[in-house]
Amino acid sequence: MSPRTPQQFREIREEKKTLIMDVALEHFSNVGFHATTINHIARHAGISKGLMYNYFSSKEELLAAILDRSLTEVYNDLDADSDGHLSEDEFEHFIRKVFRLLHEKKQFWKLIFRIILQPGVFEDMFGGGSDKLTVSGTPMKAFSETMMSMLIDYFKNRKKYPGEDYDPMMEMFMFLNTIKGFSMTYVLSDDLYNDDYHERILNEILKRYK
Amino acid sequence: MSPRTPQQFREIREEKKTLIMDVALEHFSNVGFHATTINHIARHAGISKGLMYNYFSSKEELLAAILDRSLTEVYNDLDADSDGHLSEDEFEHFIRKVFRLLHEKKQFWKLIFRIILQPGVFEDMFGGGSDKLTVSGTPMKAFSETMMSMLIDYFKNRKKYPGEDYDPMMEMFMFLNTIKGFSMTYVLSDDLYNDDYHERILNEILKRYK
Amino acid sequence: MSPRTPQQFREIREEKKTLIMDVALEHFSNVGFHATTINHIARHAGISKGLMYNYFSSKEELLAAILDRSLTEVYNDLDADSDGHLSEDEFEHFIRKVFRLLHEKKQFWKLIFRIILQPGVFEDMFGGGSDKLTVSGTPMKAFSETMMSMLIDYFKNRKKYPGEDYDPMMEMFMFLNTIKGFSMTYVLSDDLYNDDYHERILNEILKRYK
Amino acid sequence: MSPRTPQQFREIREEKKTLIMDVALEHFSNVGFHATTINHIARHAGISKGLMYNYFSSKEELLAAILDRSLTEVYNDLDADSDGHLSEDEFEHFIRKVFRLLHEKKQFWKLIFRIILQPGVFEDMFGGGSDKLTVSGTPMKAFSETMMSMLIDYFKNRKKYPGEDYDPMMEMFMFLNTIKGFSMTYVLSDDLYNDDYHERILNEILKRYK
DNA sequence: GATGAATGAGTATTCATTCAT
DNA sequence: CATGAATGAATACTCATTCAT
Repeated sequence: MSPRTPQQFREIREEKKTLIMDVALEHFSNVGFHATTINHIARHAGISKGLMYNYFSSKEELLAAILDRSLTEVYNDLDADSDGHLSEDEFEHFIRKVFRLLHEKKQFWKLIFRIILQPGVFEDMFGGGSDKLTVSGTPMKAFSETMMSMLIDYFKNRKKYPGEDYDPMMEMFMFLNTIKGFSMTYVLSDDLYNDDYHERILNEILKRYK
Repeated sequence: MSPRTPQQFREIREEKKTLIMDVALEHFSNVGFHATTINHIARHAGISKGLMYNYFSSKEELLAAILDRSLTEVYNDLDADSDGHLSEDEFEHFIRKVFRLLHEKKQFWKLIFRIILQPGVFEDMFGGGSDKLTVSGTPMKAFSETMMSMLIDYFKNRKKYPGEDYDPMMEMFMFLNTIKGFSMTYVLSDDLYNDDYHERILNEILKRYK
Repeated sequence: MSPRTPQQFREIREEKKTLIMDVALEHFSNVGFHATTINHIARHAGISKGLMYNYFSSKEELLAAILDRSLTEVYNDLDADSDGHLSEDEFEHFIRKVFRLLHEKKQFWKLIFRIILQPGVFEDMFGGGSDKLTVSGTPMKAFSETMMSMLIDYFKNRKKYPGEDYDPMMEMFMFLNTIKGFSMTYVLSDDLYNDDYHERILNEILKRYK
Repeated sequence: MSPRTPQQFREIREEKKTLIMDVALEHFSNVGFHATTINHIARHAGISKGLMYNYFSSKEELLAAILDRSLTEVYNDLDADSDGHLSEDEFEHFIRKVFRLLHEKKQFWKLIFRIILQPGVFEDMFGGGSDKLTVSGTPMKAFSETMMSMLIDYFKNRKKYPGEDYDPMMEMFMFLNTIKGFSMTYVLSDDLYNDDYHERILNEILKRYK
């Protein structure tokens, strides 16, 4: 009965936004960005279409918000001690995290892969150096470069495989693409891999790149 | 005055079909399947919308035709001696072919990756074990399995890295996903990699998996 | 400023639905189902094409809605005391009703005849025993059979024309087809018959079948 | 090998025209005028689309030709002695003919009913006093009026039912509409009536109107 | 006479977005 | 804050008809 405080309003707003984003992520991942209609999202979120636009100014902005939120979660989870340097333990930790997140947030990763490969969505939105794809505000690109630097640095200092023509940058490149290839295979396979297999692959990657 | 012969008609049809498929592949790859309109295709092919439907009964059938044609080209190109066995030389040959095709048919590979990841296109068309995705009649799946068998066989018999817990199947899996990850990176990067870099990566993969 | 109540929304919906159905009936009757375009209906109803689809999911559903509504009106009008039995007075009443409805809802009857005879509309929609053609939920067929039973019953018990080979079912059949033939003639004639002639025919039928 | 004579050419033309009309009647009757495509007709007649237009200048002209041909057959069949007068025997003969034709040319009658009731076909083509609907060149209307005159004349002179308020014109009207109603019922019913029932109805009509 | 490639105007339907209430 | 009616531009697809050969 008593009027809501500004604080309460803010909380309600946040809850609604979260609800909408959750529903939208679910649909975007499974049905695709284009095939998901605002009507569907609104209906499944139990709100009106108009209200959706009260929170997000467009369908694309909604997508951007989802990506930002999810990438932030990932980033926060990955950036363990934020000292910019990876010890061997941290590297293993990093890989384990990737595998865990792949499993736990399969939905989100599916979306990411789809968005990245879907022109007219990713490129129109995030291409051309527009830096709309952010991680808590930081452009994705910067995060990406930081990660690559850390990995090059790691591979420079690790002891294993110090062959003559050993190239840390190439090692990083192979490592990332192996991860990328596996991630895609994993994310797109519907229950193809059981947990045991997932674990074995993780160990194989550790064996090769740790 | 004299009417065209059936042969002439057949030639006209073939030429126009090829033209349409070329234009469509270009657009599907760059703009995406959904974002590509029949109007666009027709306009760029210099024909009317109606004519498109004289050759392909729907937009999806057009896509299927393009995929079949392209996969046939790829398959014919990859299936060197068709003895089902890979020697070390053949393995190198195989990898070199993959890299060459990646370069020569970048457009097509871009399309393939995008289609695979775009729900409501690949899945609706080719999902559910419908085996509509064929290579000159042979279902894609069969080709895929043959390739995997050959690779497992190869890794079983090769001499390098015969570590204690060496698992040919895992080796095959790592190899394929590395290729997959790299392919994706390569195909989606607009001129990121020059020919020299492409070559260096090829050699790196040879070094690790040959 | 205050939002519309659900009640208001419902009223708006009902009004618009009625408007669209009225306009569509008019056009379907005069121009035919196929020849009537959604554009025409929308333009004449003063609304946008899109709105039509907000109320009816397809052109065919619009037709079904019109038929259901109209048949319900007719049925409610015809089913006088619903005791399933026709006295002589009721029989006369029945015929008079048919003639009156023919006159008052000429538009609708024209549509009915046209739909029934137009393959690919009636048959696709209502054929195959799908019972989509309903009168307030009751399948048309049931109503039709009830009516025929009542008429046979009536002709069994009436006193006139009790010739030797008198067959109530045949009498019913002759009666219905006479009505049918006349209805078709009446409905398709643009102002051919004035009210006086209409009345004379009614009396003639009464003379023969009452 | 020898060049065809003009006579042979004419015969070939006639045969092709007949073939096309037969195929078209079949499709128009079963699928409807709008739903029947020129492509269908051409393919089923084993000719090209272009050739169709060599014989008939439009789809509507093809329909007009079919109707003219069929009505001529009916007319020739009905007009027994062409003295413009019906004796009792001739009247019975007439009714029997109607019933026989209904049975033998059910396909055609189905088309006729559908065409008559399908606006945008009949009306656009034949409405507005354009008299495009002909019987061997004679406008349909004239034939129709002749028939009605003959019937009125017949009912004037017949002996049965000479009640006080006997009106030959009304009798004719009742007779024609009974025939019309029954024809519609018969033509639209798929095998509802067996030959025996058909015969019984014929006798009933004779009993009432002869 | 005969062919079928080519056209283009027309059709139903979808959906992100706006806005009065 | 909240609603859902209303819009309109866009899209895939159809088909009678033309015409070069």
